[in-house]
Amino acid sequence: MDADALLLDLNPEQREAVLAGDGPMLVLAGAGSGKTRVVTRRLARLVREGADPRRIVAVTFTNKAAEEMRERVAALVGRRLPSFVGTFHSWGLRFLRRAGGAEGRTANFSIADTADQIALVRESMEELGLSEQTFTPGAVHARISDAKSAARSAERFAAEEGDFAGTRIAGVFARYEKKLRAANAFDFDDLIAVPVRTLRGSDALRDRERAGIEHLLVDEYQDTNAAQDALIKLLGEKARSLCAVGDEDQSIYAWRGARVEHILRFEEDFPGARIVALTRNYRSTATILEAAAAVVSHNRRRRPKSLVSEAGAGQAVEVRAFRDDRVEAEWVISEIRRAERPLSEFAVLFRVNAQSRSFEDELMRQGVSYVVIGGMKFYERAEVKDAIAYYRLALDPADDLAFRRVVNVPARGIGGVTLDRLAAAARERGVSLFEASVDAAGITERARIALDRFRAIVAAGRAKAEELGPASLLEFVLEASGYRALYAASEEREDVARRENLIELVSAAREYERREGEAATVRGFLDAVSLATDADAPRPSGAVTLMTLHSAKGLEFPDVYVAGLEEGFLPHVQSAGSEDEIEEERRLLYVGMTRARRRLTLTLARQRMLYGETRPRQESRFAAELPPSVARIEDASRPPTLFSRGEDEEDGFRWERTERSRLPPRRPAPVTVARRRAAVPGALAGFSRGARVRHPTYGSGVVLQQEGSGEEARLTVFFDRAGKKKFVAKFANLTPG
DNA sequence: CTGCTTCACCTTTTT
DNA sequence: GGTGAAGCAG
Repeated sequence: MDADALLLDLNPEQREAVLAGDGPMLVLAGAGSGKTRVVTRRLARLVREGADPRRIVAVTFTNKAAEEMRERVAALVGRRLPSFVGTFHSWGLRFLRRAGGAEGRTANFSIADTADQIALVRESMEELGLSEQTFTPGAVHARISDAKSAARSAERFAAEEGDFAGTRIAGVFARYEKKLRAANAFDFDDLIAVPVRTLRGSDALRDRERAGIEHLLVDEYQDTNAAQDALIKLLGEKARSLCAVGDEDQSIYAWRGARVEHILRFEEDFPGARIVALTRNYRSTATILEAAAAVVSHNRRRRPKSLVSEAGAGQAVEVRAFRDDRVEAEWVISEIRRAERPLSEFAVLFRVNAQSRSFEDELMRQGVSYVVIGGMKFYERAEVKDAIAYYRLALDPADDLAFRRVVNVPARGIGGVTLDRLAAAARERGVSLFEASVDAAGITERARIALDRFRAIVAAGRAKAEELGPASLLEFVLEASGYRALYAASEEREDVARRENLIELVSAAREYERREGEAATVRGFLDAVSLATDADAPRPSGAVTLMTLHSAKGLEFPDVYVAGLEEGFLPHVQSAGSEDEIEEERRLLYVGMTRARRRLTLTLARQRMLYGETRPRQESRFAAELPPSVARIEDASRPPTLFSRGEDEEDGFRWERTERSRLPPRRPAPVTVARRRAAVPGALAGFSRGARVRHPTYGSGVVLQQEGSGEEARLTVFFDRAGKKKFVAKFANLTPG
C-alpha cells in the first residue's frame, strides 16, 4: 500500500486526521466512526514519511486494543513498527524497569495485584487499630486508589484531607505505601503515578524521555484519569505531534477516576490544537443511531454533536416489557433462535453480572451455545495466585506479599501468630519476612523447622530461576513446593479444576515462550501475567455473547439486546446520587445501544428475582428519552402486574400486542456452552462443533462435540493422527487450526 | 492452627 | 441466592 492507498478508502475527516502534521490534535471519534482505521493509518503514514519508528509511541487502555493496533500497523509498515504500542500501564512498567526502580524499589520490583493491595490496607488498618466496622478495607483502598489515580502522594493526601475520615485514611495510606516499599512492590496505580512523579522531579530524566518521543498517540482519551492525563502532558507537550483520540459520550469509567474534563478541555490545555470530528458512522443504522443519540443528548457535559449513519434506515428499535426476568430471558433467546442467523451475531448486554443468570439458564434450557465475558477471572483464582507467588519468590525472596501468601500453603504449621512475630521482627530490622525468618526470636521450634524447610524451597527455586525458562521454572516450583501434590490425590470437582488451572498456567508460560522466542524471560512472563486480563481473549464463533455494558465497549454485533432497562439498573441504584452519575449511566446505555449494527432491542421486566427475592421493577427514566420512532411493545403473554397503560399511551408511543414467543425447546439439543478460557498473555480462542483446531501434542483435528455446561464443558476432538481425545474445554490448550 | 458454621453484604472493573 | 469473612470448637 503506498501513501495514497493509505487514504483511498477514507472520508475527508478521516483523511484530515491521518494527514494532520505537527502539533496537538484531538480526534473526536464517535461510535463506529472508523477510529481504529484512522489511528493505524496515521501511524503508518508517519513511518512512511520518514519518521523514526523508534520515536513513535502509541498508548491504549487495553491489551486487546494495543494488540489490534500493533497488528494492523504491522500490516501496513512491516517491521518498521513504532517502538511502543501498548497500554498505559505497560508503558509505566517499562519506564520503571528501565529506570532501575524508583521510590525505594529495585529494578526487580514486583506488582501487587488487587488482593495484595487490599491485604496491605487491612494490615495497616489493624496496626492502627481502625475497626473494619467504621471503614471497610475495600472502601479505604478505593480512597487510596482514587488519590493515586490523581497522582497524589500519601503526604499530599495527609495535608489535604483534614476531616475525621480523611486523617484516618491518610494514616493507612502512609502505612500502606511503606509496606509496598518494604515488599519491593508497586501497585497498578503506581505504574502511572510514580513515572509522573519521577518525570516531574527530574529535568534531566524528563528531557531524556521527551527526546525519545517524537510522535505520541493516545487512544480512548475520555477514559484518562488525572495521572494518565498528567503523563500525556509531560510526554506530549514538547512532542512534534500529539494525537489524542476519544469520545466523551463513551466515557464510562469515572468511578475509576477517569475524567471527561480531560477531553472537554483539550483545547484549553493545548492552545491552537486542531480538532477533527469523525461524524460518519459506518456501523449502525440511522434508526439505531437516532435512538442512541436521543438518549445521550440529555447529557449536559458534552459537546453537542450528531453522528450520521452511512448504513441506511433499517428496522425499528424496540422496547419490550415483560412480566418478569424469566419471561424476558425466554423471549430474547427464542427470538435469537427464530432469527436463524449465526449465534455470534447476537449479544445480550446488561448492567450487572448477576443479570446473566436468567439468560444462562434459558440458553441452556433451549440448547443454545453462549459465552459469558467476565465473571471469575483466571488470574484471580487462588491456585493460580499461589503458583505465581512461588514463582515470584523464586525471582525475589524478599517479595513479602508472595511470602505471606504461600508460606503456609500447603499447610506447614506456620500460622498467624508466627507470621505476626516475623512481621514485627522484619519491621524492626527493616528486612524482608524471608530475611527475618532466618533467626527471628520468640518463634516456636516447630515453626522454626517449618520455616527452614520453606526457605530451602525458595532457595532451590531461586537457583533454578537462573537456568530455567518461564515454563520449566513454574513446573519446578510447583513440584518442589509440594503445591502440586496438594491437589493431586483428590477427585473432587474443585480439586480437579485446580489441577487443570495449574496445567493451563504452565501452558500459558509455554505460549509466552513461543511468542517471545529469544526475548522470553522469567521476569517477562511474570510482568505479562501481572498485566494480563481476561478481556484479552477473542470471542469464540458459534455462540451468543453475554456481557456487561462496560465490557461491550469497543465491540459491535449485528443484533443487540440491552436487558433490564429498569430503574435500579439504568441508572444503577448506587449511581443515581448525582447528576454526574446519572450522566455516566446514560452514556453506558448509549455505549450499549451503539454496539448494534442492524437491530437493537431494549428489554425490561416488571418484576425480577434479585438477591433471593422477587421485587417489582419500574421502567428506566431513560426509556422516556427515546424518540417516538422507537416501538414499544408490552408482552401480553401474561397480565402485567404493575403497569399503568393510560399514561404511556399519551406519550405518543405506539403499543402493540404480541403473542408470547413459544418455540418448543430444541430437543434433543446438545447443550453447547462455550465458556471463556483463561486469558493467557497471548491469543486464545473458544471452539464450537466442526471447528478445525490444533493441539501442541496431538496435532490438528476437528471438534466433534461439546458437552456439559459451565466450567466443566468438555470437548471431544478427533485428531487426524491421534484419533479421538476428550478435553475440558477451558484447559484444552487448543489453537485454531 | 485449622476447619466448620453462622452472618452480612451485595455495581460497573480497561490495568 | 451465593459468597466471603468473622467467630468458635476441636
